[in-house]
Order: sequence, then C-alpha cells, then structure tokens
Amino acid sequence: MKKENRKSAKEFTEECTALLSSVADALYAIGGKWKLMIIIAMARGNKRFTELQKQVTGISARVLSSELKELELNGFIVKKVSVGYPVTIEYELLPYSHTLEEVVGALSRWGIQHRDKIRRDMTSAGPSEKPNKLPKVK
Amino acid sequence: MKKENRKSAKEFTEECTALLSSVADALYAIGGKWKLMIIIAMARGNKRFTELQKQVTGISARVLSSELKELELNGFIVKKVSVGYPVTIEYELLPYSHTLEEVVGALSRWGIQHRDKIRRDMTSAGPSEKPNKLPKVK
DNA sequence: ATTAGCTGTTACCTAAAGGTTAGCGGGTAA
DNA sequence: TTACCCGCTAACCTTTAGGTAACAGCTAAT
Repeated sequence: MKKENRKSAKEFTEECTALLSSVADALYAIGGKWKLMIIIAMARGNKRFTELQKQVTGISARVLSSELKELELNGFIVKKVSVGYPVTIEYELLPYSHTLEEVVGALSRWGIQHRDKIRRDMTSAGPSEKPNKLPKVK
Repeated sequence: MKKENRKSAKEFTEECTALLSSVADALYAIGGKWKLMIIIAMARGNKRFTELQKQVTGISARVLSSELKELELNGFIVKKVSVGYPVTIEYELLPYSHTLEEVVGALSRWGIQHRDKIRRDMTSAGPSEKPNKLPKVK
C-alpha cells in the first residue's frame, strides 16, 4: 500500500466543508420553527387554513400565512382556490414535499429518543442537580 | 373485515400530533443555525476553538463560544483543558452526538438534491422568470 | 338584522439571534 | 521588547422571527 484508503487532513477538511455546505443549504430551505411542521400537518391530510392552525399548535395566523406563502414560492405546496360556492381555499403538497420524508423520519425518531433521555436524566438526578438549562420537552 | 386497517380521522390527527411533537422536541434541541454545523465539524476531527471557527464558515467567536457552552450543557460535547504546557483546550464529542448521524445524513442528502433542483430551476427558466425569492445556494 | 366563523392582511411591537468591534490574560516566537 | 496567536468576553447594534390586535370581505346561522 502506498497511499490509498488513507485520507489526508486536507481531504478530511474538504469532505467536511462539503457536508457542512449541504446541511447549510437544507437548513436555509426548511429551517426555522414552522416549515417542517406545516408540511407534516399537510402530509396528514390537513388542507385548510384553520385546520392547519389548529393542528400546528402555537402558530399564529400571521405567521401561518407568511410561511404558506414562502412554501408556495419554493415549490413545496400549491394554493388552490375553488371557483365553486362558497369559495374554498385549500393548500396541497406538491410531490417535492415528499422528498422530505427521510428528513422528517430521522428528526422524529431522534426527537423521541431525545425526549426519553431527558426524562431519564431528570428522574435519575435528584430534583435539584445543577443549574442546567434546556429540558423543555413538552 | 370490520374496521381493522382503517384509520379514523381522529387517529390520523393523533398520529400527526405525536409526529409534530417529536419533531418539535428535536428542533428545540438541535435547531438554529449553528449547533448541527459545529457537531459535524467536530465529528470530522476539529477540536480547537480556532479550528472550529475556520471550519464553520461565518460563525463569530461570540456565537461559537456560546453555542459550545450550550452543547456542553446539553451533553453533546465536553471541554477538556490540558494541564500540560502550554495549556491547550480541546472540545470533544460525547457518544450522544453520534445519535445524530442519521439526522445529519438525511439533511445532507436532501440538501444536495435541493441544491441541484434549484440550479436546474434557475437554468431552465430564463434569466428573469418571476419575482421569486429564495435561491441562495452558495 | 345581528352575529359569528372562515381566510386571511395590515400595522405595530417585543424578544431573541446574531454580527462587529475592542480588548484582555497568557503564551510563544523574533 | 515587541509583536502576534489562542481562547475567549463585554458592549453595542442590527436583523429576523414572531406575537397581538384590529379589520375586511364573504357566508351561514339565529
């Protein structure tokens, strides 16, 4: 063997930079508190504005409205206005949203195990261990 | 068959709520612009403060410092201060960080395909299609 | 006729995240 | 001695996210 199969420090750095940039691109598109949540709610059948507001607990009308616009602009959803009577407005996922399934699955699984870990940590340590921060796992 | 294998609307809603809450928990812990980035950089061998600052492009010392503190507080990393000479400070991932690998992988793969899609969309549409927003894929 | 609900929009405001600049204490190299 | 790296920290400021509340146009119900 001469040099195959070993990565130089430079190769490591480049691989790392590439990974960082792809993750940054992903976070730019779907980062923030609400975008994934709205897509998840829509994937489970919620189509109407008020349905979404009820399902995605904590979101305000103003924020829901602006997030829906961004999601539409970015090709994740479409807004459909029926000409019938009464006029009804429905939001629908475009196929592109389904490319997020793997991400949603991974985040959900991790979130579940993380919640369990936090709960374990809280009960195993006494009521007042350290002036930590963070638990919040509703 | 009587009712097996069909989900009621209520079951759908509950499943959706559970999914939303697990994703919300995950985002609470690792959301934001920098936490995952720092963990990725550390997983590729960066241990020193300045190394991290160079690898994670765009982060400022102030923010890096505070994010490292949070990551330590939450059990993702440890700060190791050598007693030797000169005193060196190294940050290391704890095993818990590795539970994020699936999430990082999924985000990275999605980010790559998303970047490709944006580029395709930009070239297929003429130079000035719509007053869109968003591309940014550095 | 009044009221209430749906689907938003607008204006206004606060809070949190994050950037900039400066500097400090300790080391090391010229 | 001077000067520069490292690992921060403090003060300050800008930007962004997001909340509240009011309202508009429509329909359905009372």
